[in-house]
Amino acid sequence: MATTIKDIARKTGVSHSTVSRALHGSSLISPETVDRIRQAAQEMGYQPSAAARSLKTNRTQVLGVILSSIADPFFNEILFGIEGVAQEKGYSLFIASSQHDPIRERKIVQTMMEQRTDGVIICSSSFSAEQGHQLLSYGFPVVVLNNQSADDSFHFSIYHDDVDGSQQVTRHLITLGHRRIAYLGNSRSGRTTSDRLTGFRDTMQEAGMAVPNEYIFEVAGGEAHLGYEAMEYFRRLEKMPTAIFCFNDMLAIGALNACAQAGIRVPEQLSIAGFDNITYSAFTNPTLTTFDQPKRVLGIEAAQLLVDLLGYEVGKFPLTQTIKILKGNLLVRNSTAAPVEE
Amino acid sequence: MATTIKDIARKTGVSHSTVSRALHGSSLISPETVDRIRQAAQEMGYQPSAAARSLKTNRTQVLGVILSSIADPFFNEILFGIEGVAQEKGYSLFIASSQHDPIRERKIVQTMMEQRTDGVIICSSSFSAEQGHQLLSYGFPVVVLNNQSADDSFHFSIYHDDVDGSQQVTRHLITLGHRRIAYLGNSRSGRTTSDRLTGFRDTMQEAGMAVPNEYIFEVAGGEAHLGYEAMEYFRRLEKMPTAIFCFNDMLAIGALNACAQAGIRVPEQLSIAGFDNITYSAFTNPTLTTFDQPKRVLGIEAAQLLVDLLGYEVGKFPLTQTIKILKGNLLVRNSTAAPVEE
DNA sequence: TGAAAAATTGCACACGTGTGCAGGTTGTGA
DNA sequence: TCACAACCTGCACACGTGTGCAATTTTTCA
Repeated sequence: MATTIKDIARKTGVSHSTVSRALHGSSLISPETVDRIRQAAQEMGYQPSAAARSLKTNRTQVLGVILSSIADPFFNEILFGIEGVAQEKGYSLFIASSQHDPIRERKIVQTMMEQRTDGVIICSSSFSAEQGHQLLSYGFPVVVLNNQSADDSFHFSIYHDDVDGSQQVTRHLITLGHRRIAYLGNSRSGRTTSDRLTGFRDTMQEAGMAVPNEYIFEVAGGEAHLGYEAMEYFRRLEKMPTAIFCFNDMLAIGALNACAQAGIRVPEQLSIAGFDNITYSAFTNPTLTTFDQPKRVLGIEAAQLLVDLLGYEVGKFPLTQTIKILKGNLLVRNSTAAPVEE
Repeated sequence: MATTIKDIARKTGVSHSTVSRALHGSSLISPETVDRIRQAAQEMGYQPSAAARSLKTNRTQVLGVILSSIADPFFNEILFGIEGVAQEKGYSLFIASSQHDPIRERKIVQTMMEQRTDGVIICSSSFSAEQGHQLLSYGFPVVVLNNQSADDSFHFSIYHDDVDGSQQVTRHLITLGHRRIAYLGNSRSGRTTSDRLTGFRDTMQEAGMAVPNEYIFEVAGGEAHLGYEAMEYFRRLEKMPTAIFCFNDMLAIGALNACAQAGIRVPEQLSIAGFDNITYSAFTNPTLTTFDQPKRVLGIEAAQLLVDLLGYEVGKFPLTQTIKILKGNLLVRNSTAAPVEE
């Protein structure tokens, strides 16, 4: 058994209350006693029990983080940002991934509730609104990162401005001289893909360029092999686009692979742009033009917002909705170039 | 405040002990009472307090996981394996990453101790033995995954057989007909890099092939840019190798990039092999020959071993050291081929 | 019908920590 | 020397849950 304040009390000949106060630096206890107790605690290797403390204080100093996938590099960078802030502010992380599985989601929410996490950050692209509301109704401060549902019942959100990013990418392609630009979307992603599509469509319209229906293609996910397969679709069109704007980098990477295999030269014959700027995108061949979504900053802002909320009295959050929208930067690399003259 | 068993007791007109027993399905309580209480608990949205329970039971049902980097895809796949087992066995995860920072390591160990984690899995390549021993001395069951120190004071370990993997890669290159094979190592990684070097050296020797000193090159890390820079070194040698065996995939990817830029055709002019089989290695151009370290299985085995240990009485683990060594598979892709005749 | 056995429930304490309040000790000034 | 203040410390209870044991009620059997 681990040593407790009672053990220390016995050894130093005081009551456990005195020990508790001494270790907290209460001004009620004389400096000498404090020293004596502190030293004894040190010697005995005392470590306070988080369980006992939180039972009393009603605070756990733990933040729950819900991800859709723990193996996804995109979420890991966000996690990195969250962890930094948490560490700094004295919070630990309770992490669980839903793997898009409703049963796991249920379990996760239950675990968070049982653990009495001080707050929860949801970064799961597919986390059901129902489970989220469950948390809200139990009084958990919840911050949602890149919320995918149209639902605005979550008062505290951090977003990346996907419309803006998409506009920048599209403008880049237009500026290069492209007129036949296609969009490869991910039907599994809710708001994100529609925002990116909106940005694309609006910019094209502003530029007075038509987007034929067959240039909008959606696949059911964001993995590389889907991007690969999508290329087969685009190649079969009677008029192939000269540029493809992909929902995310993994799709773009798959498309790049398909091009390499089919002998389509990128960017000479076809320009390809991704989105998100995952680590790999800097090492593709050619290196991938993409949009740098500030993943780490998103994590930092979400954690910061949650920690701020925890500063308020329990249940007395400010009523005002706080929604922060972050912008990223276009990253022009080597997979996009001016189209060749026909 | 969340509802407690006392609230339920008040509502159903029984004592809190009865509620506690009813919710645990104790045979002492009559079926009707159990039903009544269960229903009330349901209605009131009761969620037991993990803190209070673990205070009493001395079990938290939480496993601590220590990683060196939370943003590293390699560790994330391991984590994926760990999470699966944990979920299944009713454990949650407390995750912290040391970021190779001794101060953070200290904090992490302290947090694990305060949280009274039931056990700890260390997957940090650089986690100091000192901190690990700290955990051991507090009686924590500790399972170390791919332990980097020569230290054998950790009784429970899961290893990947790096020597075997390295031998397989080397044999593959030799079988292809290569005679001038170089090894690109990572000096920051302890046992792993030396094991891989050993496997390489032994196999070369068996095949009766000399390895000149300048063909063993080490860089201080495993990031892509270091692989890129290492290529400059190899290119400057008066006799360039015909194949390079890289410590890990990211170094190999960097090397591939350097080749693409320098106009060195892979695999025609130079074969490159990686190690680990991270997701991205399937999408490089050319696709990377590598060794598939069973990361997920490593995680699964580590978690399984730890959970098994927890089945024993507190402090009464089997004295026998348990070390499990897992083997992976060679993955031949397109970055390796027979060398051209000179 | 009565007594013993079985079934059901409550009392009281424990886990480790925090804290209001009362009690005790020391020092100060007249 | 006494009264009072300032300073320390301990008592006792609380947080939410689990459990041995005693108490109470119901059932069983002769």
